[in-house]
Amino acid sequence: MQKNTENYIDFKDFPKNYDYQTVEKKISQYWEDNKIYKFETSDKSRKIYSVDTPPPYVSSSHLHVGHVMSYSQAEFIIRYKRMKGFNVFYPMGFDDNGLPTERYVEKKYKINKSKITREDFIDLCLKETKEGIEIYKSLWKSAGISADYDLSYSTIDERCRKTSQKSFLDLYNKGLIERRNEPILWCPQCRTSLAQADVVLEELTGVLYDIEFKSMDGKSLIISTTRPELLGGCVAVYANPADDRYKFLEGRNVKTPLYNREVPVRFDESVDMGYGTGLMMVCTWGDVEDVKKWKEHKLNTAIVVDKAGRLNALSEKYNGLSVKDAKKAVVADLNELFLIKGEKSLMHNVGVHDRCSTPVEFILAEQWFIKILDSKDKFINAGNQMVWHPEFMKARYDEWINNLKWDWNISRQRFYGVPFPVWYCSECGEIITAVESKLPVDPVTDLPGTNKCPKCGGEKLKPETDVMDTWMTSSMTPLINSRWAYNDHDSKELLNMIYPMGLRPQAQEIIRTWLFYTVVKSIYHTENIPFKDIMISGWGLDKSGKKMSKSLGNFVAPEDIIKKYSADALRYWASKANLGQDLRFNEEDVIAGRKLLIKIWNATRFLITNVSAEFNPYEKNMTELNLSQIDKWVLTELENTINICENNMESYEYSFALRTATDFFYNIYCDNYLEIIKNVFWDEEEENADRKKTVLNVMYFISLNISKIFAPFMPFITEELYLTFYKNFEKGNSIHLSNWPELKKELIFSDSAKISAILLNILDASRKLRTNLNLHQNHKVNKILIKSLNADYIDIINEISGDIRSAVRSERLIFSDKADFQTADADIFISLEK
RNA sequence: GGGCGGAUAGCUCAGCUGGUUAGAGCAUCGGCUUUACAAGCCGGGGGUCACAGGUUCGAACCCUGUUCCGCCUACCA
Repeated sequence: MQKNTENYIDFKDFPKNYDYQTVEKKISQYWEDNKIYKFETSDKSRKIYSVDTPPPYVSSSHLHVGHVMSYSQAEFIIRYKRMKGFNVFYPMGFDDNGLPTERYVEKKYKINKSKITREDFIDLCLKETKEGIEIYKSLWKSAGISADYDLSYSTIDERCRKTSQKSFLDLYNKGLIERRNEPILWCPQCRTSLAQADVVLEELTGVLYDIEFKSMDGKSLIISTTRPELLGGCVAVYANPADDRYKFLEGRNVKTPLYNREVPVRFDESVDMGYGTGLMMVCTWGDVEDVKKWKEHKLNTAIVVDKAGRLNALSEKYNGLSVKDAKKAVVADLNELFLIKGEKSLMHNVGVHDRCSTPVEFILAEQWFIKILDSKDKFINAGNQMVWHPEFMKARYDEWINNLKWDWNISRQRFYGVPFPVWYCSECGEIITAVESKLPVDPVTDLPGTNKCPKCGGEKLKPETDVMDTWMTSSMTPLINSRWAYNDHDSKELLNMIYPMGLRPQAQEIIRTWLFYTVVKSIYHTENIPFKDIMISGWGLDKSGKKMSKSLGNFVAPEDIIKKYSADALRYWASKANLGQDLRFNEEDVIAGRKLLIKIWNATRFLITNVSAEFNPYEKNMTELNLSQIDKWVLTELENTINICENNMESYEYSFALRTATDFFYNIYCDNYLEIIKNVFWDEEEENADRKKTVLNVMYFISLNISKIFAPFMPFITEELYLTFYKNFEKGNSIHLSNWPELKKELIFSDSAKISAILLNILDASRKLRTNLNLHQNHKVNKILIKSLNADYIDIINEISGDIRSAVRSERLIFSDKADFQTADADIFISLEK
């Protein structure tokens, strides 16, 4: 066998300590230089495994170990697939357009969008984005994330803008996008409209006020509300049609307090007779229920809250006050007039903007909507066609769709996002869209293909200045990656190759957004599901079980952990949570990972330093070797381990796989097999040479295969061992491109369990005896005495007496009734004689 | 309000479709150092499996109810 001189080191000088800091840097560079994780576009022989990698918000927060955890978990599977022979398409994306980035920039520079020009703001965002990407890239690389970084994209780059805009045009042409003027969810803090998915319910303590309205003839009518500040926008009072108390109000008006405005009384079954007095006020608009009644019953429109979250002139003396201040003022005034008849505090759910926690309001504005309410069935059906890991996460997807109440509003009144490819005619309002071949466009600086309105011939065209919801782009990731927006031959071919994608790994909190919207887009654009398998990871929690976040101060930086304990050790921690399960961060678990690395290093070093220059692991097949029972046992256990690990990896149960492999490695291989056979290497006699050779072959076979199983989890150390040692005997430039161990049925010896149990019971008992006798485990004894009450065992013990003597470090083995120490098998007794 | 996940040793967690005496790592205690590894090895102690019922020859596991933790979801103003 030809030695690879470049990587060859004298095996006897193999380093005693594993210097992970140096090795990980070196290996990382090696992968990059040799393009180990490159997706081979032209390779038609291998099956493709494509991954729709989550693009994290580059600027929203720094990554913590929880992020590394979820990326690693997906990566375990991806690396496994690569070793199973798939041509892996694994891009790295960076999500940097939209509100998360804008919020980050606003906070960092202490500005808001009204205090800076659009151009300067976008420049700042682009600058932060660029810096963020570099930081993220270097962290992902140091964590061993095996993406093909040549396939990277950023959601503000040209391809993503083009894809988002094409998506808009396609949906517009299909009639799935509409411009509508209707009440929309609005964040007064960010001064933009929102979609339902951007609003989360927060449980807040509020006060429920009983306020006195008056009937036209002066009767007192008590209405309970949590939002007295909206009184100026009250357009109706509602009661339940079955409520006898208020039948007399039918067809009449009532007077609102403070304003003395007349509003009609209406009836609707949705009003709960038991709540408060059974009377309810409806404003335009205080909540979803108000919007619903306003729509259904065509109520008057009396908008009182402006885009900044302040009351307007309609609220008379409260004009200009913020919603919060107005509430105080209104309550004070009502109190002065003795119009508050009661108040009690209550916990209620308030919709707040998920990026800034500001309570949302309703605003009337013209916006672009993607129609989704009509197609709920299609989306549910798509969910059923995908395989969910873990399965229970699918319920969240179904629940979200079933509860959707609004079409998807994709307009945002912001700066830093993908622009709409749209202009409007100032004369007649006609909508003019961009020509597809010109995409991406910015209507603020670019002109549409025409100078005149095609409808009225008007020459004044004004650009749409809103930008798209950030999810408008993120939802395109499978189609961004497969170059759906491009019509050239290569792009079309790529689309056919990698779409639908094989895997979507992601976090649980974005099922309602990223996952759902991606399904929407894929169904609408391609009538296909976007990916086949979905992997939902849990959260990284702090030591006490709280979700890790920068604001809580319980943030553990992955860089620090990697520096201190190595990336492999951090990934080991990440492997401990099953899919979908949250995982507490314990430094002890990382330390356990480092311990495993050191053990792997030393166990392999034991093999390496005993190998001679002529060593050739493939001189004979394993089955042609003169295997002892203990060799057969360890090989059988290895094959069983390979089998279990493979099954686990196939079903995304990476955690079980690594645990199984680790158990085998520690208990079977290191603590027993190596301990039993190691004295072969202490004996320099000629007659031992054959046995030594066999043992080395077994060790090589096991070490290599277990390293391959470890490789997806601990890619650095396994690669280092591969390049410095295994590569001298194997083909291929990386363990990560080598084949996953193939199950060899001929190495499963059916009776090895029974035979080895006898040996291990004897070894176990002898270890206990040695401890009792304060005898060193390796100290050679003169003889071991064995008594067996089971006659069947005698032959077996005779057959494996060599293994037994080797295991218990005894010169001789003698059957004797004097043996009095019972083993775990009640039929076998042993004694040791010095 | 509805739903999902979890509760097992001091800590972090395994425990598959029910089957001897419930496991691992860490921690703890005792012992062992020229022969891969002291960042090691060998051995020991430690559990009313959240609680209460039920099904069964047999329950950590299945069923019913309860408590606590986390999450998703929800128009009672």
